[in-house]
Amino acid sequence: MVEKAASGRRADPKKQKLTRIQREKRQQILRAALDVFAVDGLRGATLAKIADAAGMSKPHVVYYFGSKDAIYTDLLESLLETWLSPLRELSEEGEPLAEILTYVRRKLRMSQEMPRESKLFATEILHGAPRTVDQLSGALKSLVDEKAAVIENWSREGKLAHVDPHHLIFSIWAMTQHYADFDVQVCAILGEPRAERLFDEADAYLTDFFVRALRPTVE
Amino acid sequence: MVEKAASGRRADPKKQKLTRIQREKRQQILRAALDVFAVDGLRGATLAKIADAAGMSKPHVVYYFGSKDAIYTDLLESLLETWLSPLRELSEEGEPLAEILTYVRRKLRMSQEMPRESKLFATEILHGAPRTVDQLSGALKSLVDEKAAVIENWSREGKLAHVDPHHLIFSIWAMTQHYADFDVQVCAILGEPRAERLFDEADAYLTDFFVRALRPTVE
DNA sequence: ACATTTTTTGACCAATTGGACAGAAAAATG
DNA sequence: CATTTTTCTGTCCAATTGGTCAAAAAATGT
Repeated sequence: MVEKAASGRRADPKKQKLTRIQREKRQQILRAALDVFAVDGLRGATLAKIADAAGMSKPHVVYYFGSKDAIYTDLLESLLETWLSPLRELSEEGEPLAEILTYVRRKLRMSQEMPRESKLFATEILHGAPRTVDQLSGALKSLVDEKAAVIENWSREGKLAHVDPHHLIFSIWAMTQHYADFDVQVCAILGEPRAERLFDEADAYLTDFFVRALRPTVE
Repeated sequence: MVEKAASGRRADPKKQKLTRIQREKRQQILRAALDVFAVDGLRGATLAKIADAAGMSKPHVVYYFGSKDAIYTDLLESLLETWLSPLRELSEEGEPLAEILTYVRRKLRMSQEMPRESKLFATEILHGAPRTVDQLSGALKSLVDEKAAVIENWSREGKLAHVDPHHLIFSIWAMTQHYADFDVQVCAILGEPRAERLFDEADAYLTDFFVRALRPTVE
């Protein structure tokens, strides 16, 4: 009687084996879920809303993901990679200041083009990152440490002002993501006309700002 | 039959008239609620949790505030004032760079000492600030515009580097609040030993950083 | 001491919601 | 076609939870 966790009862992956239709549906759900989660948060979002946004029934969503939490987690995991890619591209080979400015600009663009993702991530961290802590102190820390070392070298060689590289990276994250995460506030303060050029203004400002802060002091 | 909104049925204020015990109880609830909201968010927090944290029964907190939402709103409103006070103290009279550095430091301290408040506020804005938009584009905008004008003047007089004052203020907010709001991430990356000195490091870094970025360029 | 108002709670309720289930529809398989 | 597997949905359920209510307990006023 206790027919159990049969393989047929759910379209869960575990391993790669996903048919085309499965991949599509999952994608469809994730897209819809991102919309909902970004606005309402994990707790505020409901399966019904997600199902509705994805244009399918509630049990259908459960069929593909098993639970609301699973969708959220999935979304978050696939996000982290994208989120870090700009930093990954920071290259030791390039011209120091230019490399950093490029990084800033890439990060800003990402905020501009993926505000929902940014908010999702921010909310998660803000609430203690229960499902992400491991990755933060694992993969993320490694990457940051590595790039921090590069920046540190540049500083030492006098190609860049002396700044704590870790905190520099925090600054870049803080300032760029601020425009996506707190857009409501920023727009409220800048007012209508300026709010439209928001990201152009931000770009100009940040470039200028970081140049000033990082250009090595002439001796 | 329709006996209604009798005055005796709730300890709501409307106007100042609050007895000592009422003020105390409300305060007690607000303190507990801040703990809960900061961790779980509005949606995730439950009346039961709040009541429990405040050491009283659920109907009791409803008696004093009427609804969960009311507590949240109250908390948020009383917060905004505190939150802006550092900016308010930025004085046209003082020495420009020093004034700004003081502001940065005050803001950072606030993040350090009131991380729950910071997170509460951040979460609210992040989710569209439904109950705060008016204040943002009203009182907040006015204050920011006023101080931005002061900074603008300093720049024009050559006492400060040329930067967009609004964006400068955003930077300060972003960087200082980052340490409170995303502390989990920051600590995960810095690792144990450094995480303890977090705010000292941040202070040193930010001071240095803003000096570099804002010191007027010698001609 | 008594009446009245305020404070406090246990018991209860209705709405929401995550998700289980059984079975229909559709696809794949033989 | 028959059968088996996968996809999909209507229906239902149990748990959670915001909030009500009636009445007890304190406090306050006279």
